[in-house]
Amino acid sequence: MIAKKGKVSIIDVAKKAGVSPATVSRVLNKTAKVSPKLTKKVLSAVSELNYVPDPFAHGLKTKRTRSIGLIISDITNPFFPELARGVEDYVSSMGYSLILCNTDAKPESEKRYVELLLNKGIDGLMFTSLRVGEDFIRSLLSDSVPCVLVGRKPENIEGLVYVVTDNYKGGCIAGEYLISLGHKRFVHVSGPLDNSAGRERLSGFIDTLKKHKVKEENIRVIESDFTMEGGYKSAGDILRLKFLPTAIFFANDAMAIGALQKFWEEKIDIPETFSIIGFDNIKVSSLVSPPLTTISQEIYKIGQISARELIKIIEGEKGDSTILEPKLIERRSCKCIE
Amino acid sequence: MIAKKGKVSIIDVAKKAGVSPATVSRVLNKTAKVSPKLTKKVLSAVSELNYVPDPFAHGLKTKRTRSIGLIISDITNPFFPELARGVEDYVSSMGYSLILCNTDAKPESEKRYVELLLNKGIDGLMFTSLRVGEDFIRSLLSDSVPCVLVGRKPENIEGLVYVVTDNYKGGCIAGEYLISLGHKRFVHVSGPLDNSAGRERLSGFIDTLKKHKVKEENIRVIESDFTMEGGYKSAGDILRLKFLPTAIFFANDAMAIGALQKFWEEKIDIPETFSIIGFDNIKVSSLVSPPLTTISQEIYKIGQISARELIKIIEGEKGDSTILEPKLIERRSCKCIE
DNA sequence: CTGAAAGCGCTTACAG
DNA sequence: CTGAAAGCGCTTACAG
Repeated sequence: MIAKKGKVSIIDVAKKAGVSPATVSRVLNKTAKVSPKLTKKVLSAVSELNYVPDPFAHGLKTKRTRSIGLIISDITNPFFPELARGVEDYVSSMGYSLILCNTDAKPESEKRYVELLLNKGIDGLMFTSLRVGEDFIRSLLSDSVPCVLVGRKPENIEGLVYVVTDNYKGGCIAGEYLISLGHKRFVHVSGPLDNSAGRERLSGFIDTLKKHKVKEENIRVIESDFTMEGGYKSAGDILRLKFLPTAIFFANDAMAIGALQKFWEEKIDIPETFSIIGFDNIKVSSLVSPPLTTISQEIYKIGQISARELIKIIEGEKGDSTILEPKLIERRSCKCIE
Repeated sequence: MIAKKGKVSIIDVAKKAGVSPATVSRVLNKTAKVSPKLTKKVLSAVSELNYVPDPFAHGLKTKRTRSIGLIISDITNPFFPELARGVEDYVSSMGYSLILCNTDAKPESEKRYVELLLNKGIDGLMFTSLRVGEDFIRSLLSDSVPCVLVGRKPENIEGLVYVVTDNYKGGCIAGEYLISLGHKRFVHVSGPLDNSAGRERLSGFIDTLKKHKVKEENIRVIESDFTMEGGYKSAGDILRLKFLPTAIFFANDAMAIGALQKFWEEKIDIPETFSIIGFDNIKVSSLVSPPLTTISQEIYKIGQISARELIKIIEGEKGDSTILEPKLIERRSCKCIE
């Protein structure tokens, strides 16, 4: 039932069916018309012998592996499992496999992975960060390696397909919401600012506050790194600030959740002391307490769309970029302070 | 810099170095002694031409892909990212790649994946569930497909290497701990009982309670499924019970966390109303509130060891099974009710 | 230690 | 529509 051992080859099938190997290949790959009579013979020989084409021999001619690589920083960051699941569900439905690569957002590690994958044969690559640098991506693109960028916009790379949420708008929504609740003093714990997602959430938020005449002195920005540990640490930093905010916007849920832990340890009541809002709407956000108010991205869907576009590109079509809408999810980590 | 296009082959390298392709192959694969002189020539030709061996041609001869498949139910269940990370870190350090497969624990889906992977060429397989059935695994083993079972013991499969925590002992520890806190009435929310991990945690727990003379009527078992959703639902079931426990042992943290949410929604104080203990010590357990007391498994390490053993088997050595010790992690979801 | 040659198992012009 | 044959890019007995 399983291949791997006593290998039956295309020649065995051809003999059994009384045709040439070429004919077997043609019916299996539907790469040319074959008469119904021979088709039937071939098919029954295939199933009798339980023939499975050798992937290497096939690849040697076609140069295709039906595998794609997903490059992420860390599957342990709760944003990525949902993304990976979206990707995997789609690619597997198309007969592709997903190779998972954790780079911890280190440039060398990212580069090493990409080269490893390319050398083993991969049909396409999905990036969630661009630590390798833009030149590297450009060279991939010009070697026509199918690529898709997930969760952020490429800055300066012609022709790189991407799938994102409108991060700027998400920042605006967070700002509008906190303002509507009557808040006057704000902290933003941002993502890494070398990353467009981090930058856009920041500027959407700040622009909105300024639009509402919040003064500079009532806004603080702390740069962090999108991890739970980073969020935990930033909560400590906030408590050491002389400036006391009434509301904190974390650029993602993972950081907000890390901060929630710190506040809990310090016996600081949320939302009584600080209103907190996150970004992403990862699964656990509804499970922490208080349940986290957040700006949601459709993470699973982003994964699926990215996968769909990547496979389109692999199969020779043109990929399209897409921008999804963020949405406010009100839970209980913010309060009205009128 | 990137391969894929204008392909330079082993023949180009051979010409440039003034040797035969065989010699190039030998220095690259260290498969026979080559004189230092030629070795040097070959190496410099390789790097000048930036030669990368074709993975398909290589595989056609060697039948190896340096990829392994990890079969899990759902990467979105927070147990699996930590496991996957452990596996991936190890395999990538050995030059292997990890193919991720989410089966939702459905037998057909599991089977489909295994066959897909085998057909594309995979060097080894890691299972976290055995929904495909034992016969299937046995046939893999007899076709000498390297396999490792992770997180549970095989029931009846000769020669299947496994890596687990001592689940029975973990159940005992949970029981002893709750007893030591003075509890008298218990609910156990178990994992699926067709799974040895679920069964062993259950029996360790129950055996311990009985050893301490807890009467049957003071113990209830609710079978669930190791998911957060399942835990949430079971919390509802508990609240509808006429029987009121003082302590609840969840067979994993994901379920405990789902239950915590339900209790929070129902305004039931933990640990005041119920003491709660989980199993696994997944990352978020320390982040929920109250922080979850649990029996820890070294998930990341399990992943690493499994990967190590699998690669040993792939490379022709004998793999060893290992059993790790569970450990009590006291946090704040249990209280003493003396 | 080194090379010429066969062969891994397919696919695909080329002919008919 | 079908087959004989070349070729994909390596590896590995076989000889020397």
